[in-house]
Amino acid sequence: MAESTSEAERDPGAREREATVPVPGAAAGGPISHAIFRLARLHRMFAGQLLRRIGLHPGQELVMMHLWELGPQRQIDLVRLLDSDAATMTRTVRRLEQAGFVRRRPSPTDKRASLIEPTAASYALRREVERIWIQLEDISATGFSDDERADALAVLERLEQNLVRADARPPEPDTGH
Amino acid sequence: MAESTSEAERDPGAREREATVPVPGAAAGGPISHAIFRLARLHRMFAGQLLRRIGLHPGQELVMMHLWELGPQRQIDLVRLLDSDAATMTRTVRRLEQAGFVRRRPSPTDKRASLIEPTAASYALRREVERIWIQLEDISATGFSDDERADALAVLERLEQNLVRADARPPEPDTGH
DNA sequence: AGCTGTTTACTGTCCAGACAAGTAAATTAC
DNA sequence: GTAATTTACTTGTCTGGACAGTAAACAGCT
Repeated sequence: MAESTSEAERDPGAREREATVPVPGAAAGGPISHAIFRLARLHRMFAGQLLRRIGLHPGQELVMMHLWELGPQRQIDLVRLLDSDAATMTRTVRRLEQAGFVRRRPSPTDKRASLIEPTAASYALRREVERIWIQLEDISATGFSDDERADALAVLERLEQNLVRADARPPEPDTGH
Repeated sequence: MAESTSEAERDPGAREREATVPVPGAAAGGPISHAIFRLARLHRMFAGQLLRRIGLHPGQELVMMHLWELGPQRQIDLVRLLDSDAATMTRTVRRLEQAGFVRRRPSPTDKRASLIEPTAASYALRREVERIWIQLEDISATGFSDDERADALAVLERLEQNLVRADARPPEPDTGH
């Protein structure tokens, strides 16, 4: 069943390597899931390349955008806004703080919490970040009409909602066995 | 311009927190990009929850699926198949090796390379992994007709292709200014 | 009051993924 | 046959992300 074992070395690199999916069918698994996986990695990498020029990493720009938009927030608020994780937010905020983009101020009403606020220096980045997101959007949706953009967004959100719902629902005790 | 500065502490937690997008418009950035970001994280988390029961982490199952499907491969082949990164593949393969799911065998024709092959033990996972991917696919595309699945896939691949093309193209010396 | 349970934040420990830099083998150029 | 280049792989370092566990402050309750 593994008769193609030695093929990999007999013919290194002379394969077709068309675009991204040289595999006919079986190893592709769920095609939609696989597409989500690849799209996400590409998208993230692309965002990373754009963001690194201004000293941010993917994910950090979302925190900053919410802070610029909404003003000082507790970490837990940012976590909920971004659907993120408390541990991740602790480290992200610390790195943003070390980079000089946010400042922590103890909450006057809750000794557990601190308020995260953007620094004056950070506002110099705001236009750049917004420009990058517009660029990302334009590149992602190159060649899409307005209708197709709306359609794409609807598809993405529908997929997301399916996962949100399934996530809320516990892993289903047993399929019946 | 930051008149809503003190609002966050005056009213902690009493905000609406509807579903995932409480933000009206501005902080949402590119809606499609943002949707990709959230969908990807959710999808990954979901896959992680399913995979952890069988001792795999997201990403590893893709390596295994290709190995099961195609037989022994060099790392560079896996990198290209998955559109991945050589450094990441080195570590992923090492972890899979430590977990007992793959084995390395020096390539008989190239002293730089080794061939990665699935162990007999790994085949016990194959059905489970395939079941998980079917489950992931079903959950993601719950309520989608066949046409809608095809449409969703087309949208995802079109977005991906746009990013692939833009990535190949250098960052464009200057926008003209 | 005191006790209990929740909320907020943090740390440690995993993992993938990206980038940079380096090594050794193979290939190509001369 | 030697030098330069390319290829395959590795390691170091940084990041986000997820899970588990901790400590402190808070809130509700008897």
